[in-house]
Amino acid sequence: MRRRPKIKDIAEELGVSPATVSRALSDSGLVAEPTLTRIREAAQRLDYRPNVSARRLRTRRSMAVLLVVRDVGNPFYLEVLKGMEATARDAGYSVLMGNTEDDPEREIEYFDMLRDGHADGMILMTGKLPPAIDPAQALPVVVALEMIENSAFPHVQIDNEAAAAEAVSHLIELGHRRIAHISGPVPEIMSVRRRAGYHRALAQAGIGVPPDYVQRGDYLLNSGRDCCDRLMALTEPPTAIFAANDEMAFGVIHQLHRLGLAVPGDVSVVGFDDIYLSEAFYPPLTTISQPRWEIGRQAMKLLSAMMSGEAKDRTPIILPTELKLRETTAPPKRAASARVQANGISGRRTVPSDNAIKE
Amino acid sequence: MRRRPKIKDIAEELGVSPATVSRALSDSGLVAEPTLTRIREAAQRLDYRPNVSARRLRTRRSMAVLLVVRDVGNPFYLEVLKGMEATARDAGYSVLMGNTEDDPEREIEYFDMLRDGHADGMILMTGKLPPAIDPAQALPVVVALEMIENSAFPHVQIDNEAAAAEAVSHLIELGHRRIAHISGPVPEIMSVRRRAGYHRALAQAGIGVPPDYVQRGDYLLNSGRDCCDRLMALTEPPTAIFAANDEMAFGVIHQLHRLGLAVPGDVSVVGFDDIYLSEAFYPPLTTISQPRWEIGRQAMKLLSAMMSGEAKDRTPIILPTELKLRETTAPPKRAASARVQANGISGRRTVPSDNAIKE
DNA sequence: TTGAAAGCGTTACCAG
DNA sequence: CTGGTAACGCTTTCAA
Repeated sequence: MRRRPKIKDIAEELGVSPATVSRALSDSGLVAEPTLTRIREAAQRLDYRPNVSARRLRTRRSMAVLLVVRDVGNPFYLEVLKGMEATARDAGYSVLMGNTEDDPEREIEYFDMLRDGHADGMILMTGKLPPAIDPAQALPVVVALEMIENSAFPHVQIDNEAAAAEAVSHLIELGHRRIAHISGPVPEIMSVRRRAGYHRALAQAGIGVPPDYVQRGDYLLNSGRDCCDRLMALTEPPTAIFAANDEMAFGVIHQLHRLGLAVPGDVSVVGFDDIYLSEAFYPPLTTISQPRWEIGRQAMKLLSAMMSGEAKDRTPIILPTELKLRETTAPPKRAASARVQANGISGRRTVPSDNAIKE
Repeated sequence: MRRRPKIKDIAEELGVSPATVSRALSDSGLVAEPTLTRIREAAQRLDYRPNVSARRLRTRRSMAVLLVVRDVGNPFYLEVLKGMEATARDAGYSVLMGNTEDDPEREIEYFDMLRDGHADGMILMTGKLPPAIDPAQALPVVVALEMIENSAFPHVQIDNEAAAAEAVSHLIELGHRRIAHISGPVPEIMSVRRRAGYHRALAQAGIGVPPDYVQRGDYLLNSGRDCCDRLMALTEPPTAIFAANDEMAFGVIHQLHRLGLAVPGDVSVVGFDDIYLSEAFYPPLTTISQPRWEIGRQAMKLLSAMMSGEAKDRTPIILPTELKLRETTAPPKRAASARVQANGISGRRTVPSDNAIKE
């Protein structure tokens, strides 16, 4: 049982200097041919492996990147992380995972890890910066998926507002006029954007929005369910619901089923994100698909460039989304009013004349 | 803009030795009170942060663990990883992610990373070892979820066979006799175990299994769909299907719907794993639930102990599973009418026959 | 093209 | 309890 060989061992064995061994092993192209091969063979034979800590200390680079998400348990990140991992790997970086649980303290810790040399760069997939962090710092940091306003970090993202508008426009084109929205936890920026897209599409079509038609969720299943309940209890329940993410959309669909309502027969539903298996749901969910793998790849590419000291272009990279037409959307029922009566929660049936009617 | 302070800077500023500073900062309890506070304050004031690479080189520990899965993109791992991450974090370890894509080469790379000091320990969630790896090595490695036979590594897992048997027994108790199985990619060990549980439960009940009743899948959605097709095309199609994982179960349910069959009205379905949102499916999936977070926690605890050089008990840790009774299982059709009556109010266990979806 | 030697920033040993 | 100092294993000037 021998001790792990180091460069010095190879050097002594071959009667060359450690410097030469180091050079030979790092393909610096500075070692002449007879020596080069001998060193390589010796390294192979001795089963030499460089000590990463020593190398890191000397080169002051860790060749690692830190990927920080707000919740590792959320499947939404999977494809993104996968794209990042593959790209990092190709560039020779190993991947450290960070999980903030939406705790600013923990986010600070990850910034500290970056400073401390645990990683050479970081990709942030969290929505905002703790106050303690100066957003203007020129750190090797890329923001993906989310947005951190007024920060100097480059962003890789989608146009949430436009995508949301597209989803809602689809419902409008199908003939829906009573379209509700279940938003994310506004005023979080992404939620605000998606909600803005909802409003924009309706405004452009000249369709009014009763205030109760926008319910605030939290991106989780149960909030979809609860918001759905509130929506369907309205005197004029919507014929279509645009949920700010797929998980809430599932909650909605689930609850509609419980209420004895068919999807999309009675109510159409559109989600956002196109998460794993959303295609496998019954019915398959119509939703906005993000190019997640590509977002991951581009973010990592960008970070790679920054870590190599290349010029970083501040302008955000906006990747295209796609509306996946599946089976939870259909034209509204013509006999809708009859159903509303049958549903009748409150006795009064006033139709708000300034709302919900196309001019 | 100053250079990052190092221990020596603090030492000089205070007129003490670097050794003392190091001791003070690492809570060794070897520094007396006047000095201790002074050093801490100075460190604070100078915003000192230790250089991890130097520390690692010197201590020969990385304080990092490596988590290796076969596919980071699989949501199945999420809770497990989360449990590991939290536990690692509590113990002061950072988390490196490894992704093998079922490539033995890559698995070797991760073993190399371990040897090279990227991490102090590794948790393997892959099913088998590349031939190049000696399974008898006394490495700080824990196997979780999967099984690596004849290896010296401790395991944290569930009893796949017993759990599968429980799932199938449930179907038998409901009155099913024609029970099919969609297995994973046998002869992979986990798939074999689950299949064995299926056979055991049926054998114990004295129920025979036509050879066509066991179809080999690959744990993916589409294979569930395809196997379902083959199963339902048999002259005597099953009245219940036990899929070796949830994803295939979803494929099955989806396909049954397409075939115009109700779940569980016409065919009962049971899955395995209880993945994220499987509760949100419609109908909610009856499945075997693994204590994933706990598996993660225990595996990391075990690894922690091994990394601290504590005695490692070879005996596998077997964690309990739970059969989650949800809404995809019911008595076979013959007895269906009785059930509907008994079920009374909550007769929502059947799928609405709104095949209008398929236009 | 190669070698000698100086660090990289810590920690740990050995004295005092 | 504290200080001096030698590693840890590697890369990278600077000379030859």
